[in-house]
Amino acid sequence: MKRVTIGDVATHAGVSTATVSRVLNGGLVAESTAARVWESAESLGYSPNALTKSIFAGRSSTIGVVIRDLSSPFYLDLIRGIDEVAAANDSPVMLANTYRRTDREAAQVQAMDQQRVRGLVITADETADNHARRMAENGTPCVIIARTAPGLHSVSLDDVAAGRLMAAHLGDCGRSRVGVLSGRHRPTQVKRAEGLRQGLSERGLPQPEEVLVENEDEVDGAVGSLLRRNDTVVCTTGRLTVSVHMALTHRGLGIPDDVGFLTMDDFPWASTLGISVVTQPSYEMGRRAAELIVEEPATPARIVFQPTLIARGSCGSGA
Amino acid sequence: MKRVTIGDVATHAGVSTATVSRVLNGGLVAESTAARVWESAESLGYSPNALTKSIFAGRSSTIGVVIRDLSSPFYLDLIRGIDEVAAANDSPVMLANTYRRTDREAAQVQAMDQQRVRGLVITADETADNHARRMAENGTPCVIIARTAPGLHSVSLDDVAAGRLMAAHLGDCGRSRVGVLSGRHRPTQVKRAEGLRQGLSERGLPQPEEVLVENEDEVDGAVGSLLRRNDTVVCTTGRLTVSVHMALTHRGLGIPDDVGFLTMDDFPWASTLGISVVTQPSYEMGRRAAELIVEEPATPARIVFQPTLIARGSCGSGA
DNA sequence: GTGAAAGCGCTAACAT
DNA sequence: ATGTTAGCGCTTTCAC
Repeated sequence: MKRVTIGDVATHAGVSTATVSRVLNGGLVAESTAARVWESAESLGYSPNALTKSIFAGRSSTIGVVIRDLSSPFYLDLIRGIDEVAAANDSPVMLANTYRRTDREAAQVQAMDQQRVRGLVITADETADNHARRMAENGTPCVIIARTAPGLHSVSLDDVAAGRLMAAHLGDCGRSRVGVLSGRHRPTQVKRAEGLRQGLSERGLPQPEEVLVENEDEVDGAVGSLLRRNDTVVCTTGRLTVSVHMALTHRGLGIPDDVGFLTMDDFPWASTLGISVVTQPSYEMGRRAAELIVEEPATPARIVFQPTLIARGSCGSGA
Repeated sequence: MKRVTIGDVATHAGVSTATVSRVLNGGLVAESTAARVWESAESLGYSPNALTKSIFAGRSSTIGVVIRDLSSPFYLDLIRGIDEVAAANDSPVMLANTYRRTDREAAQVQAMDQQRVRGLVITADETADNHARRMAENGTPCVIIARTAPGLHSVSLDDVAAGRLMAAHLGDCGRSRVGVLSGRHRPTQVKRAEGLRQGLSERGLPQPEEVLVENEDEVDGAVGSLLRRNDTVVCTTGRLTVSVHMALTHRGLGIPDDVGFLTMDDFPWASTLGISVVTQPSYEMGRRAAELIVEEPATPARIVFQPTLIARGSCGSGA
């Protein structure tokens, strides 16, 4: 039950703890000694204590990731990108899901700080920013996703461009009566809607009708009201794709014949369902975020990625 | 840049480090002293070092979770259950995704061991068992999901019952020519197929035709061959649901009129698509797994959960 | 090439 | 009620 320590290995191999440490970390040791030490470590089942190691370095080698919603494909790919870079740098990744609960976000960021993570990638709203900024001031590189925040690195999407991409596609498909559904108060979605408006107006198309929802319960009603005056529904967040789609099909509407549908972020069932989307290069965004942590640039970086359209016919044919 | 330590706080407050420690951890301290210490801690921006705390306790308070596939809804709900119990016990959760790569599974388990996690929940195949068993012997409670393993706790589904549930539903819907698609070598899926065979034979229905696949590329071909002699396709793993469904619809087959479809594990789009599934109580399973870690029962526990059928019409009407 | 010893930030007896 | 002291497991000078 008592853990095997470096001291036990030292005794077993008949050397000092310093020597064992050197062997384990590749210092200057005689071949024969090293062999003996490895053997002892092996036979005693020694497993180095990463905690004590970190206490020395002042911080651990772990990269922390605080995610608002693990069930979102966007975040899943983002994480994959982070994992990839972390693995290449021998950094374990500590992932925490906050389930979109603001209080948990702040708490998780603090927990990560207390774990003395090497760096932190956060997707959270403004509440956690203060904690993150303090961490950054203490020398822990923090990368915020999908937003910018003073003093923190940021990796985000060109949201206005995403909106314009949507407008362009709608224009190509001859859709002009557009209803937009967005989450309330979310800066990214505000910008996407803004880009959409810009794009539509540049094409001489009427401005879209916009409705904001707080959570999924409100989607069905919101979609219903949009349908009164529009033939196309645009959703500015992948999170609500399922609900919006359901609101449409429940009404017996066919896509794209009865109503056009366009949303954000690709997902596994999209191709089966023939849903067109504007996607973010989430995997690459994750990689870049992790790289910022590894590279520790001196000044806050602001990295912006470009969106892509995947047309699958849910707005009709892009003649 | 230099981190604020308990010593700094002590100096600032004019007390000893012991007193600060007591204040922070709720020992016996005079009101006035405590107030002064809190104030100092606050003004210096002190953040306790969880690493050094753990080194003392011998292990950290973190619960480790190694997941083979974060993109699976089953695992997502499992994690939610774990998170819930962990949060209630003030345990941070360290999540690692292995992307179904066996080498990463073993590596991640070892990494968790080195982080001296309080306990470990694993979904991995046999390769990682040795490491986990060693951890268990060293006093770290390990819970394995969806399998049993000597010396480890286990939380799993009654897979045979799941198969029988499928058989019962197929029987109710009058489906008798059943083709089964399973992942190769996976014990859970073998048992589900076995339950299916039992259930069908008890109902006097013909035995199903079974085909095994290694990965997603093979699904389309496998489904094609099943369709030659069957009017219903059963999938024993939620992981392949998308691929199988696509293989069906790509052929222009209507569900359930041209072909019946039944699969494992519920997912967000299932209700929209009208796909019937047999589900596991994944959230509860996660809770139970985390509870085992918190409670540390002396002998390995073997917890088995029962599956449920959600009929949505993809096998026809359950007359 | 190897060991002795100091110390990382913190906690827990043991004094006072 | 508070300070002193001795470690926890490990790394890292600094001698030998």
